[in-house]
Amino acid sequence: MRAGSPRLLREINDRAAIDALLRNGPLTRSELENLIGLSKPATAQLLTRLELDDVVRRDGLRGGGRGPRAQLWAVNGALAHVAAIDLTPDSVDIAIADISGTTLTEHHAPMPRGGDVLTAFTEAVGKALAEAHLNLSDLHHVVVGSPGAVDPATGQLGFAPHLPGWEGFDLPGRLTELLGTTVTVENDVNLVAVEEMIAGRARDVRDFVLIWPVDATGAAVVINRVLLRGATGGAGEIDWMRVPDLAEQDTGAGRQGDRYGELLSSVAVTRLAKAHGISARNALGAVTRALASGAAGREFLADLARRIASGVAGVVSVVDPELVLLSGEVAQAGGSVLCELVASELRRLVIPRTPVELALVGGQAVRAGALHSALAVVREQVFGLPTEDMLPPATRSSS
Amino acid sequence: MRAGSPRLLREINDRAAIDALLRNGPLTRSELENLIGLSKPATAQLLTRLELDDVVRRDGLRGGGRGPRAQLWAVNGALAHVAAIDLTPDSVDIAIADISGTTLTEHHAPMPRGGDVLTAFTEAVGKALAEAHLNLSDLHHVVVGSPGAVDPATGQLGFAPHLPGWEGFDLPGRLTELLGTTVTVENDVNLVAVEEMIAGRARDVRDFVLIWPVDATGAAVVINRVLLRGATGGAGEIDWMRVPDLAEQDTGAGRQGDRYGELLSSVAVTRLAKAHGISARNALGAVTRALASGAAGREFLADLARRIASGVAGVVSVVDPELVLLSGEVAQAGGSVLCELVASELRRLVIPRTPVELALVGGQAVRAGALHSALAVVREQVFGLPTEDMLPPATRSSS
DNA sequence: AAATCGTCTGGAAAGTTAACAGACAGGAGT
DNA sequence: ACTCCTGTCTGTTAACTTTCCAGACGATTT
Repeated sequence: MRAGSPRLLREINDRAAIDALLRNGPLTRSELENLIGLSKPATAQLLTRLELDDVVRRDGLRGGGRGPRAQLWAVNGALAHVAAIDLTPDSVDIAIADISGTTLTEHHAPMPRGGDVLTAFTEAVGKALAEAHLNLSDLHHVVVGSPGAVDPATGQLGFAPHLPGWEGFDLPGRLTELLGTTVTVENDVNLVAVEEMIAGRARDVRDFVLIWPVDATGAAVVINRVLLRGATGGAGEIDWMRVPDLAEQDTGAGRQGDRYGELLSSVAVTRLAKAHGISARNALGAVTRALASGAAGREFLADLARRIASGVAGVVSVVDPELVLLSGEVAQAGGSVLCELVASELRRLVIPRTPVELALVGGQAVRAGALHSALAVVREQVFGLPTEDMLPPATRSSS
Repeated sequence: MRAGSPRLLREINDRAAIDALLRNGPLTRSELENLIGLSKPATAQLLTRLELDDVVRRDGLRGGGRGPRAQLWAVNGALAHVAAIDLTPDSVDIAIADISGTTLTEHHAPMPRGGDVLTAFTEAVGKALAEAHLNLSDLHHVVVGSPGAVDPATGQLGFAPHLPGWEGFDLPGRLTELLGTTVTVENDVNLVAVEEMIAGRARDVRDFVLIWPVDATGAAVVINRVLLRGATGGAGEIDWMRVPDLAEQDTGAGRQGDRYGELLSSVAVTRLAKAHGISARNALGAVTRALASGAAGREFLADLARRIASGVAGVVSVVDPELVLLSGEVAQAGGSVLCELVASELRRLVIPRTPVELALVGGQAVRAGALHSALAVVREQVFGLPTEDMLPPATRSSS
């Protein structure tokens, strides 16, 4: 802990003002006064100083009340730009935004299966930038949301079997080289959790866990409103956790249990459905069909809930969160029925009465989370704002 | 985020100075200057002001070098006092310290089995205070380390079967009434983790997990150097986690697995030892004997390590810590042999190569951890120091 | 003689309170 | 209906307070 001279006060107050402007949109000077607690002359001087530095700009006038129209002030978005990218096996979904958070362009592009994905990726970014009339050099940070996890030690993407062509090298490093800006790669489930924290069910929750069951089973762990990544980027990778099969229908798991992700793979879930007399092509179909059928469907869902709950129980025993969110295609399909079943099974397994809810955000949750993450990075770089929330892992240089 | 006037600077600088004095013992003014970065006159004025407020006091002179002897300054310990108490089924171990951290008294007293424990507790605290020539009113905060966990909603002690007489009421609330000071009750394993973080193996580790296997199986989870307690105080209560029995010797666990604490209960471990041809009265004996015997002992220890590792794997899958520490009587008895076995079994279960080490602190780790926790509380109360580390759970009022 | 301690003086940086000129809406008076 | 006054709000300027800094100076010890 270090002391400071009056200069420190400037920094603190500037940051407070920028923070308030970013959070609450354009403000008049007197509104800003109330938010940050400075006096009228100090706030006015602060604004003119920041305007000279191109940090804030005038943004219209506000009339309506008595007295003269008040000048509105906003953060100058053109100071820096970011890209947020949702990377899936088949496509990239890109958003370009400025530092104030307004999205300038959205761009969607298919990715070649097995082809030169890196080139396709770079070209897609280039197109998106062109649409926004920007160059690569205007980009200050890029966050890519993808399945799997990047090992902070090597930069290699792991846990991502569906993304061939992206594995085996220092991914953030290579992308940083290609784009000429710092690039971080973040697990997609983690980004969904970030978005739930900002605009979803977890807005007022300090500690929660977001579970993405079935298929690429994973979890995001948020503690103190900070994403937990873990020493090797593997926090929440419960896919590999060995759990007992708690389903009543025995589909052949041994005494030594099974990988959680194995029990919840699409194949295993389909097999479980079949044992209950429900045949479907994949897990999503099984769940949808089960909801439509009667008692047998109900029994299958209960068994599925038991399997899901076994892993959730492990997470709850370790972190005892305020809330468990279920997300992902299958969980959404299962709806509140499946959610309730998981909740009641969970109550049989652990002592805390942790509520289980369905995640809220849909659509482009990954990209939205990546955008907020990228904004957090540039806002820390440019303004020194301590946005510890949702920061992506330490930016790797391509050394 | 709010802005501040020059007055804020005072606060920041005062706190920085107090923090530096607390951490680095008595300092001369020029040493303090270098630590906090203030100029000579400002530091001198700061010290005389704090001296007038009785916050710091002169503490001897430092000679030896050239020039006049420099005045040494220290935080005035008499400002506030704390008690740290290690509560076990049979006894209480009390330490009284002042806010500067110097221990004034240590007091040990037996607790009546089944008798009026609260009265015995209060009397023991009174005696300890008398030895330090203090009254109850001099005590600003008390931290009690005990088995089990306090539910933050009700204040009731749970998970603590060995502590009859302490359950069924708002424990911190009652103790607060009895002592007339705020009292917090903290899980003992958590306090050991705090101590490992300050003086043990976890000094430079941000995220780690301390596992206390066998008997009252529990874990402490530290994330970002902050103890994780969980929404209901149940974080780390892996005793209740359902895991498959990974031991090669089948002692009868079903397909649906077992409670982790059940697999590692003294009885179960003794039974496992017997299956390997090692007979002993309890788990501790089994482990000690196994270390002395040959191949069979080795096999038993490997099976025990498999059981231990199954739970550790769950924790590692969820939080992916930098380090796993093994603590507790049995783990200590198992020594590096058991530790190595757990480490290698763990590597077969999870992807991260998390190192497993034996915990370092012994002796009065719980009390020491409680002391640091209590100091953190009063230092925040009195000086406003933001010691987010190791703070005990929100202090409950007895309303 | 050299270095160091403690104190003193003048000044720079940041913010606060108070006062004032101008702008605008709304109501009172004609 | 029109004018004019009043109250409120904006933005600026001036005087003062708080806090810290740089440098100088005498005193003290090796």
